[in-house]
Amino acid sequence: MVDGSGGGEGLLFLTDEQLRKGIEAMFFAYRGFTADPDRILEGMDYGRAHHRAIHFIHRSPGTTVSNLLATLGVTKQSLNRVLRSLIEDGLVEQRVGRTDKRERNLHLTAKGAELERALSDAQRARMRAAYRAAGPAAVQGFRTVLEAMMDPEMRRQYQGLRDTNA
Amino acid sequence: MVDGSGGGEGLLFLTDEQLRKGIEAMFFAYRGFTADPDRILEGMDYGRAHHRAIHFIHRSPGTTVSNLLATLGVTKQSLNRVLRSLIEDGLVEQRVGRTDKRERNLHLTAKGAELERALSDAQRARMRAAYRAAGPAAVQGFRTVLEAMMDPEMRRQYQGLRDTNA
DNA sequence: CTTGGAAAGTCAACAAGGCTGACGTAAATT
DNA sequence: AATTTACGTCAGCCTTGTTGACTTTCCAAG
Repeated sequence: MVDGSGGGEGLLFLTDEQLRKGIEAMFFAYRGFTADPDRILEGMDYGRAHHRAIHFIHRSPGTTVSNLLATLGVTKQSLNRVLRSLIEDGLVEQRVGRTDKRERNLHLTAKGAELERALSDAQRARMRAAYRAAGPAAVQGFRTVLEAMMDPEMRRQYQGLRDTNA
Repeated sequence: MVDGSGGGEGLLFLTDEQLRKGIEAMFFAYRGFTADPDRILEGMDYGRAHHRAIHFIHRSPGTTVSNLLATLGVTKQSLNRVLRSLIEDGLVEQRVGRTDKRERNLHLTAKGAELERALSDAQRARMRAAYRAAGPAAVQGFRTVLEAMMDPEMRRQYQGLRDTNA
């Protein structure tokens, strides 16, 4: 008994060693996860922050700046720097809110959608390969554990798309 | 058939929508994954880079600077900045290699081990909660998918601890 | 024994992308 | 009319990554 949990046989997957493996798996896998988009972005004037903004605007067209702020978990100033360049370069369009004119509804332009597609194609290709190699049962478990690992607020962001006020 | 794969019934988990969910799960879960250690580090003079160094020195006591460089995937200059502060503050100790005197074997001091424990306790607690909530089968799948997602070189880092030349 | 290369350390300069604090404006709400 | 909300922006700071250049120490091969 290396593990101090003292639990029954079914708890062997909760040993410190198993947990350490899980932690390192997250670390190394996240590197792979971001590698392909990063490769596309490098050279262009953009980085991972731009990718994230583009991703979530694509996911929730018409979302507001506040919504995006909550989803990304960064400050207004930080997001603004990124958003400004995307708007200047004609990848993102902002439209004055129709019900609340203080809001800015964000949309990808054709050009923005094109970059989004390139980025997500690359990222999905890796994801698809991993899913295919692991099989449907593993994928189910993968999603279950990741969801359990999120902060409750993030879990809500993940589950519901309640910011589609396009 | 929303999915264009045209495959059999067993491939429904490979739809773009499923893949998008997986991508966002990674994004949100990684935030949770780093949140607790980040909270401990903030206020101290250290950041996530210090955490990573401490983690891998703990995992492979006596590892060399080159090994650490390969594991972390950063430049020598970047690691050195981090390592220097950890050594100055007495968290990490470097011993001249006994077989190859050019090498520096890295070890945590008692003080370093103490911080390591605080950080990994926090991170493991979240991991343990997620594992427990998801169950052993899900954990198995989680690890399988993450491993499939890594770059081959990182997978080797993950699987073998071949740098324990303490 | 000399010499080439490897391991490590360091200086300088720069960039991305976080952060705080302070302020301004327009529009909604009270 | 006053307050609050949504957004934008200026200025400055920090961490952590990058390149490039150079040094010291040491191993190993000629």
